[in-house]
Amino acid sequence: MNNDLNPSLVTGGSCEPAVCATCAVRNSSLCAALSSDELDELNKLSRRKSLRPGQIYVFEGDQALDFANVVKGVAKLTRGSEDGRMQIVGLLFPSDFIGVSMGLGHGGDRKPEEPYTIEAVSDLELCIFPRDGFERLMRRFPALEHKLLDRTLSELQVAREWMVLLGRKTAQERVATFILHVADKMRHQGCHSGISFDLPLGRGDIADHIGLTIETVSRQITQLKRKGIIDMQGARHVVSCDFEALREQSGY
Amino acid sequence: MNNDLNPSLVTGGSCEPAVCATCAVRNSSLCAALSSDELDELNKLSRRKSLRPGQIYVFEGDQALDFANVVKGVAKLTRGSEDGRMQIVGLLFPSDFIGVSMGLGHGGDRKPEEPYTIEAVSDLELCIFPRDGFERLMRRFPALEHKLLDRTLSELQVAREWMVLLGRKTAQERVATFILHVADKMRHQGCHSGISFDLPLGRGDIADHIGLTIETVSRQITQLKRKGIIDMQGARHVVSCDFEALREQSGY
DNA sequence: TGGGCGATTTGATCTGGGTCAAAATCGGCC
DNA sequence: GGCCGATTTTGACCCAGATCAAATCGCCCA
Repeated sequence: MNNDLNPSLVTGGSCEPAVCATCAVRNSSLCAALSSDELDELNKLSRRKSLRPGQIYVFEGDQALDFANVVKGVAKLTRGSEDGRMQIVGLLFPSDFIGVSMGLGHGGDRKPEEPYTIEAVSDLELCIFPRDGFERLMRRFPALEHKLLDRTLSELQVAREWMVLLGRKTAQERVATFILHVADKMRHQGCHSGISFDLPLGRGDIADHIGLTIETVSRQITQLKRKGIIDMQGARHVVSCDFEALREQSGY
Repeated sequence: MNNDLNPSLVTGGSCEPAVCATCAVRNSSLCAALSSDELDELNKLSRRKSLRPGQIYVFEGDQALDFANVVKGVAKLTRGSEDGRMQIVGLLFPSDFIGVSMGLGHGGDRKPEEPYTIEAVSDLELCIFPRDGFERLMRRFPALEHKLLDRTLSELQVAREWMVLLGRKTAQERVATFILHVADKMRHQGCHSGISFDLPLGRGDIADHIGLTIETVSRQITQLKRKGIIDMQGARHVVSCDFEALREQSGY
């Protein structure tokens, strides 16, 4: 919680690296599993990378890329087909971990293919680690692997919730659920103490995430506004919303 | 691969427990991570349980139950809502691991709730381990946790494939994909060397798995038969199927 | 302040799959 | 072998959400 550490104090000896001491996700990403000394080792492997909205980090079908932490911004994990259909299978927020979609430990053999495309949705900042170096550290620091397991289990949980949404919910329920999810994410990000927040996705991306079309998403949002359940300024900024009512609309 | 171990040889001293030596999933479940000695420890915690088709192992909302390996049969992982809508979020086959849907390590605090119902689809046999005992062993034998991570990553992969199916595929594509998945599972189970296999689910469960209605599933299967892509005896037994054509119908 | 362009909203119409209903088939089981 | 309830198939019709088309909005920049 205390982000006031003086970087100059922590650059020498075996202390916590300066980049990490001021890193927004030091205590929420996988790195939270590491002591300052261990973090120092990991940091030596790492490099930063920035992407602008719309830039693509990996294409599905590419050789497996490096691992990475999301430090800032939002990215989407997508699968597309030739005829233009597209499904967002996950959103990546700060502290999320990237690069294990195709599993671990492909050391010897030819690297497997990335199953999904990863594209920046807003200004994105990644902290990247080479695969083999990171896997080696994971073997040395079991807490790291343990944290990854935790994280993977909760992503599985989220994916299955989304299966329920995509398989059985109505358009109205889907949109309500989506807004609740975003509000929840934003609250956990600590971005807003109040009730107002920005939708990180445009109508098209929302549609691709909840399995509808742009038009249907738009109409459903209009409905929610008419019913007084949400209030917006512009297309992206939610000024207020009645969580209780939203939950009722969301099909649990 | 050699299942001819004589149980009488392995009951004494620190050797592999007899139940395990003849266990169908000794080398494919999480247990594959353990040596005979380690397995012996785990075995001391375990008990077996059998369920008949339709019997329920856990209800969603129940307190977190024990962990378990599926030894034999098939179970479904479902979420239902009051109005009767139902979504199958996963199928459990022999060697699958049960009990981590709500995460690990809730030692001290009140046990969390199971998010899904688990129900036997065929005659089911489970090998059950108490939560705390198993978690303790996992801490002592990191290979066990590593295997669980592997397994969880591939379940996440499956769940995301299903998100694509539920979000963007047509009825025809869904049914074709489902049949391919089952055929694949059956091949990996080594249940059939040939091209013929049983569907483990009735039309209703298929519908709840791929987000359609019974009637639509039935119509689509009829279509596939008319096109000569599959051939069936009765409603459940697939006699032959043209995998190439199925793959084409499946929307990749 | 106005002009241009992409994103969003709104409207009109169409359709894939849902719903409701009935017939056919399948498995047990005596 | 024949009867019964459950499952599956088939048919007729309907509707939520898709598609196609046309405003309208919001934002950047001059």
